[in-house]
Parts: sequence; structure tokens; C-alpha cells
Amino acid sequence: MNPEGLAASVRAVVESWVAEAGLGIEIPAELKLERPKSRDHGDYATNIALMLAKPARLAPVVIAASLAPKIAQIPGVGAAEIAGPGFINIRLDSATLGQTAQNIVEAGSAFGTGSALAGRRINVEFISANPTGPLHLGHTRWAAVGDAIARVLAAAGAQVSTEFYINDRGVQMDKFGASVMAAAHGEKTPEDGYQGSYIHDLAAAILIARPRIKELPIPEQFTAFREAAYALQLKQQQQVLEQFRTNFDYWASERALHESNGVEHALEHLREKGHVYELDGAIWLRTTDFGDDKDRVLVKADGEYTYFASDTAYYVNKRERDFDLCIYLLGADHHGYVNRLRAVAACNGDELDQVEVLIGQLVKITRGGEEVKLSKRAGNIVTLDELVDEVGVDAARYSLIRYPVDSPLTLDLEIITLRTNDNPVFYVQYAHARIASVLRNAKDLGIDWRNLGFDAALLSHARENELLGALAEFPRVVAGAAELREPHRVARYLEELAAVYHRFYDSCRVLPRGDEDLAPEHVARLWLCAATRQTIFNGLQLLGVSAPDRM
RNA sequence: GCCCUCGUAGCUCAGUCGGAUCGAGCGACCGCCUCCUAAGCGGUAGGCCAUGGGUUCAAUUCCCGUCGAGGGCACCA
Repeated sequence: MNPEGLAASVRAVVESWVAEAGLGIEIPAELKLERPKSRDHGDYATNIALMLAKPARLAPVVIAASLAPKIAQIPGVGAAEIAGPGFINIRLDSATLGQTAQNIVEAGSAFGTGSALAGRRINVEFISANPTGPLHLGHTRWAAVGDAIARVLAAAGAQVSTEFYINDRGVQMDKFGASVMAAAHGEKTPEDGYQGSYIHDLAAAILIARPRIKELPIPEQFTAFREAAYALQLKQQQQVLEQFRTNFDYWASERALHESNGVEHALEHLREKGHVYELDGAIWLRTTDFGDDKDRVLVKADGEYTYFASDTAYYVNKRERDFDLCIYLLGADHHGYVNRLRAVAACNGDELDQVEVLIGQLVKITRGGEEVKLSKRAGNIVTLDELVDEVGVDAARYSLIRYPVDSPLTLDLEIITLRTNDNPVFYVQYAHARIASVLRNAKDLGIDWRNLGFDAALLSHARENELLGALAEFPRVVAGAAELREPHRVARYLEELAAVYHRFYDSCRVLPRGDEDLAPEHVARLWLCAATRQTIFNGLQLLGVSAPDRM
């Protein structure tokens, strides 16, 4: 009996009661069955009686009194009690709850996955930086969170593509090329050029690879520097992201979009939809038809495409590749883009909500309370690879994911590398390692728990009950994280689960002591440990964080 | 001026698609290892959930105002 199954059974009880009483009222689509904060309130609680009070024109307690006995009859339910203003607190019998442990072990890595988003094709675009320098803190949050969102959506059954849109066209690229060329010649960085030692590193690398590049005539030489630097810098970004365990399914090049006439094609397409017009020599998209504050220029009076035109074309391209939902992760400094991106969808004949924009607040780094601003390589910004070098991938990813993205974040480098309770990554990983150790010890003792039978009813200790209940929540947590695009929920859940496990471990001996004989209770607890290990493992997997067997 | 996000314990933050006493870690204080990882566990102290209204049986959660913090409002990229 899992929470979903129980919810369905409760719903059936409510439906039959409504029918019998001839009330003819609506039952809320989402019948709430939650884990009460207090253990005294049972394993699950429902507020259905409170919800129905008004439409049924009956006191909540009266409704609860008719429903509770019927709920108590549901197989697997031990008791159903009325409490407070009309809550029904449900207690499962221990065999039913205990069975969860075996179910989880048997489901293995599939435990937690679902089908809520089955059949949906979702495009998740994030980072999308200029290839003109190392990825910095502003990109780092999205590298971790975007990847985790994609994993969580996939776990909910969606078909997901993660995409990085390379802004490899426009004046920034030229400034970048000019900066690298100047460095190669030992000249000063041009006005508005790129600073930082990485520019000199790029120049040096190019000079080694192409010793005669400086002999080229200036226009060709400039192009050669720009292109060589672009290739190297993009590769560097890709390597850093790979090391960060953020893998993109698709690297979209803005330049390639133009070269394949994707922009003209999109413009033509939108013109047919009737939201394109000309004014003052420029070509506009009438985004104000769909909630934007002002119309946006696609082609400037001088004939140049705007950046917005590329964005629009890229959206059309995504739709032509058959994605029915496009999620964009942007920094808070881009929130002005939300309405126009949604309007682009609408101009394309889609629903506004086929575009979803998640806005992330900025990240600050401190070290022992002092803000860290300087980067050795990139001048005045801290880069992703520097962060990883200092704290490691697991700590960096986890720390970035465990907070909702709409709150500003300050990471203290000293704290996220601590190996204590202060640092949630280690707390969760430690729980995993601790369980792995118990399972190893069981093996060393020759206990083949998988083949010794499992008596679910033996898991009746309060701490076992608490742990089983927490484990059973995992699929709902994953589903919720996917629905709300909030992977931090998974992290928070894991912290809670780890705490519950540690409490269980503290009061329930798993392996036989000394010369004690192996009892069925030990076997049942090993199943419970294995289920917990699997759940923590699956959860960390969703965050892209490793689950070590030893620490 | 208009728009977005935020305001919860001394600190860093959860919780908020309305529900029963708002939680965790740190910091302070007191306890728990002769056998499975003490990187752990238990307990005490600490809150008019920024503020004033409204909706509701029920508001930290939803709506409006105020105050405070951060960020936006290009024929830039």
C-alpha cells in the first residue's frame, strides 16, 4: 500500500458515501492525503471532511464520523480516527507499511520514477553563454539546477532534451577575437575588450598551434584569431560542464541558425501567422498582442537582425523539432524577457504556457564570511571551474540545488567543504555510506538476507514506522519536484530521510551482536536498510551527486 | 514611474497550489559509543512568520496597501 493507492481507496470510500447519501456534490480532484507533521496524527491524514463540509452543508465532524469507519475497513489500514476540526488520521498496519521496504528493493533504480509527464516532449534550455570566456558564477547555478530539473522531469516520464544555445554571433565575438589578437601581439586590450589572464592563455595556445598566424594579413588574421579562440573557449566550457556532470543533448549555435536560413524561415513563418509588421524601416513582431509591454524589433532599419530575431528563430526551431514545452532558465537580470518569450510562442500560434521561464536570483560566494569576487583567470568574476576546484563537484552541485532558485543564494566555501552536520551534502552521503557499510558487514557475516524471506510485520518499531513512511514519500516528492520544476525538494527530502535513518539506526540494532543468533527481525531490518540505501541513491542520482559506499 | 523576486529563530535557510503546536543546520547549554561508520543520536533555550487591512470554518501561505532588500524596463549583445 503506497500513498497513491491509499488515496485512491479513500477516494472510492468518499465517492460511495456521497452516492449513498444522495448528496450529488463534487469531490475535489486532488484528494489530499498528507503526512502529518506530528507522528501522533497517524501515518497519513486527510482533510476531506473539511473540504466537503460546505458543499454538503454538514459539519466536518459529522462527515468525518461517517467516513472514518469505512476508511478503517480499507485493507491495510489499521485505524482511522477523527481529530481536531475534522481531520481523519489514518494508521496503516505494520505489515502493510513494512511491505514498502521490499517493494523498493525490488523496484531498484526505478523507485521514484513515474508517468505523470509521460508523452510530453520537453526542451530545457539553460546557461546559453557567449563563448567568449569561462563560465562564471551566474551560469553555475543553472548548470546544476538546469541539469537536475531535466533529470527530475525525465524521472516523471517526460522525454527531455537539454540545450545550450551558443551566442556565437555578433559584436561580442568580434571584441573577443580582437582581444585575443591584441594579446598575441603583446598589445593593450582594446577598448571594451575582454580582460583576464585567460585571454593571454588563449593567445598563447593559438600561437603554439598556428605559429605563422601573425603573418596573415590583418583582416584574415583577425578572423583566424577569433575563430581559433572561439573553438578553444567553447571546448573549455564543454569540458568544464562535462566535469560538472552537466551534459547537454544539443548545442545550438546562433551562427548556424543564421547560416541555415533559420532566421529568415522563422520570420516568414511568423509573417504567415500575421503578427509581423513594418514601421520606420524596421520589421517588428507584435508581441503586445500577447501581454508584452511593447512590440519588439526583429530586423533593424539598417537591415541587421536583432538578437531577439535569433531567439525567436530558435523557438520556432524547437517547435519544429516537436517539443511541446520549452523551459528557459534565466538569471534575474533577464526577467524582462519573460513576457516577450511567451509572446513569441503565442505569435507562433502556440499557447502562452508552452513557454515556461524560470528566473533565478544571483549567487554570491563567501569564504568565512568574506565575499569572494576575484578570479585568477577571468578578472573580476569567479568561474565555475574555480569553484569546482575548490569544493568539488558534489558539494558545488548539491549546494546550488538545495535552495529554491527564486531566492538569492550565498554559498560559503568554508561551510560547503566541511565534513560535518553543517554541510548537508556530507550528511546525506554519510547516511548512504553508513548503510552501505552495514550491508557490507552483513555480507561478511554470511547473511544472505535477500533469500531469507521478509516478514514485513516485524518492522513495527516507531522508528521503523517513521522510516518506512518517509521512504514511501519519495515518488510523491519526485513527482512534485517535476511538476513544480523544483529539484531542491528532492535535496530537502533526502536530508529528512537521512535524519530519519540515523534516528532509526540509533535505536534499532540491524545486525546480530556478538554471538547473538540471526533472527527474522535482523533480516527485515536489512531489507529496510537496503530500501533506504536505494532511495538515497536514486535521489542523489537525480541531483547528479555521487552516493559513496565508503567515506 | 511601471514590472519581477524576496522579507520566517542570533546566523544561513526550509515550509507557503489554505489546514491541527511554523521546521532544520549552525551558534549557546546539558546528555549518549566495551559489538553494525559519533562525519551520528537525544534534550533545553530561542518566533506577534516585515507591517496594516481583506477573503475564509481555517491565512506564514490567497488578494490589496505600506515599509525594507535585490533586479529589470534598448532598432544592445
